[in-house]
Amino acid sequence: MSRIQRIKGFADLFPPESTAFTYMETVAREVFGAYGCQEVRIPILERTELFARSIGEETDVVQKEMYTFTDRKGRSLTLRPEATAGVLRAFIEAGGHEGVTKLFTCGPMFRYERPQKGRMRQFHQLDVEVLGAKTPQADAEVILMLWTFLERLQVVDLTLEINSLGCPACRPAFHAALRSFLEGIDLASLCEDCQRRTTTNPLRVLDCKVPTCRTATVNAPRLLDHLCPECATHFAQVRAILQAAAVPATINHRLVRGLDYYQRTTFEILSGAIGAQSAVAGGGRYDGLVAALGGPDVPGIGFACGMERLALLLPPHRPQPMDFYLAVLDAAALDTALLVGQTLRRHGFRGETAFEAKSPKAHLRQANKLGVKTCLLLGEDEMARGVIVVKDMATGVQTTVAQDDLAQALGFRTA
RNA sequence: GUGGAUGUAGCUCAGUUGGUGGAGCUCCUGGUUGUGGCCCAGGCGGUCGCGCGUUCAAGUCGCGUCAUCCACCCCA
Repeated sequence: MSRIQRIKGFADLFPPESTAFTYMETVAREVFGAYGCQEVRIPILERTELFARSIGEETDVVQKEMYTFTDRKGRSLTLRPEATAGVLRAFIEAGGHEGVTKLFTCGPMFRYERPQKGRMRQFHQLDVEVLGAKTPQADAEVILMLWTFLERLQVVDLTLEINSLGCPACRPAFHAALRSFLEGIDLASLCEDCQRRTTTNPLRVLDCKVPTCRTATVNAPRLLDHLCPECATHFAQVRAILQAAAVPATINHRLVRGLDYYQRTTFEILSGAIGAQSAVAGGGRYDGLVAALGGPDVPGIGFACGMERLALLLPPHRPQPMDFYLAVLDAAALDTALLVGQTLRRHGFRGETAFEAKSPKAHLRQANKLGVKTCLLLGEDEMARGVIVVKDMATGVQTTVAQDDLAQALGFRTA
């Protein structure tokens, strides 16, 4: 029969990768929980319009990267390409919008792109959204939360870049300044994409990595020079808090990010050690987005962290060996072995019992491979006497104990 | 969507100017009658990604195709 293989860009995770994912989620719950985040679990399928309206019709994500299809009733549905839109939709639907709400979620996201290192079509994000807080302290806390999480995972050599995109009050003026600057330069000095962007989305010209575009725009106006007084103060306060908390943030004037909903503070965490897809986490403030999705006019700020990329940076995690392996030397002992294993696990031991009778040599090789502390041997002799052989794999010392006393005997060994 | 590289045993990879496919690791058995690691011996295991072509002969050359990886792009 022909084999059915997994589809492009979708990964099967086995240990140690799957273990790493569980570990990241555990630490995330601990750290984000310590800041008051509540975990939410939301659908991975939403109405397409949710993403079109939040992420932006003109973005690459919406235009060419979404898994969109019509269901049996002809509705357009989309596998979520990011988490924020769904979390906000859930927040709005749940009601109770007073005060500050801090939400955490994690799970798979889907984007139809060519896979490469650190980029899958199904990938996973850890996501935090803080709704109802507009002060710079909220921005700073969100960034600190993320930074603390990464420190806790012992991930090293990360850089934090921040910028401010301004707000609806001051961004038009910047746009105008940028537009007139772009009109003043030679179009031919820009790449094809940027030539188009000068009219469709001038901001993204700043974000282009093509060297010629970089040199052509060295003297482009800077967002930070065009902030309104409120935005400038807000940004200055965020920076001051980060500095006081000893979090090294560098300003990247070209950090504009690819989702339309961001305003004011934006940030990215980068690593030079994971290939071209260097952004490990990213986020920013999105005041106005909740209202744009039909909810109350509450401000928001959040971030997403890519788990595949983070996993590439995690220090190796060696699995904890089991406590015992129960070797069965005689087929007549298989049932007893299984029940002995059950008893041991009730006493808190971790281990496996053999499903087939084999030679002591074969079993001990297995026990050795598993790296267990203790190998138990059960054969014809032991069955007849109601005992079991306990072998310490490190010392090679063997003792014989009554089956009924086994848990207690092992307790002393592992104490 | 574009470009480059790579597809040979379960895994990592050799395979010379075309001439009946190898190594290491893994796995199994044995080296003690019921005792592991190290070592030794033997064994299991391959449609050489797939198809077409060139040739007396293709893992090796050509074309096509599929898959994977990396990069562009985009972003977490």
